[in-house]
Amino acid sequence: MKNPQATAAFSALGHEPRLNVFRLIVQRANKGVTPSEITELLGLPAATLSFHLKELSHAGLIHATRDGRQLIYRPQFEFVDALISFLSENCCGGTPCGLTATAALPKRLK
Amino acid sequence: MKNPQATAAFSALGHEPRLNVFRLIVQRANKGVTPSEITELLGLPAATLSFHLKELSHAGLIHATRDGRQLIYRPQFEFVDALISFLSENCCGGTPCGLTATAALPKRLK
DNA sequence: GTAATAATTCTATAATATTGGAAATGTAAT
DNA sequence: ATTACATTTCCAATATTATAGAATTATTAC
Repeated sequence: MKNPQATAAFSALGHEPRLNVFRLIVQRANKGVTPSEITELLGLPAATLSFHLKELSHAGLIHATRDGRQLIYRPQFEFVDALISFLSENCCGGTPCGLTATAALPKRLK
Repeated sequence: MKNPQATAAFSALGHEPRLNVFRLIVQRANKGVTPSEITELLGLPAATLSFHLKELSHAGLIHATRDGRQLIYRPQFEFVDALISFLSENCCGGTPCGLTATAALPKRLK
């Protein structure tokens, strides 16, 4: 993960309605969730929601598949994991310091 | 962690120079790092750097202690951990799905 | 092929954040 | 107390991002 990529992702998450959208998508990762459902649940105007979904998609945090005339959004977990790791990369100069998140992470989060 | 708090933190990280500042602080978490050093290393004007440090502090991501006339910045790891957890909270509706980051996290990251 | 539904793109406006020079504050040394 | 140094605050110009109505595209049903 490079800085500009991470920046875009954090920036996408750094907005209240959009973070709500993302978390909803994470929480319904199994079935996936459509824009109509999100509109219903969060009450955002369609155009506004679409704008935010595009932001999250472009950042790499979610992706959509089409089912008929609906789009189904799901999280892009590999990317989210990479993003989290990026944050604590080289923490404490690599020296174990009891605070190195990466040291404690299981393989799928490294 | 509540949504507005998380939003503020992600927003703080969603900016290239500021993310660089934060990562530098994480990497030097042991000794801590002063604004002068950051200026030296990243080449930001003092006023600009100060603005970004304030953003990161207000968001709860870092904190400073004073040593003589220098300030020493360090990460606020407990907060960072909480922030990371927040992202995947209630992932997949709580159902184990092989993608639930929280399920795999060690206690200090829960 | 016409109508209906789902979602997106277009667009202008409004709101918010970033930048950095100059001035101010806090701390320490002489 | 005067000087020097570290950092912050002030401020106004600039740049970036969000909002949502209207128009458009994509897909399906009749």
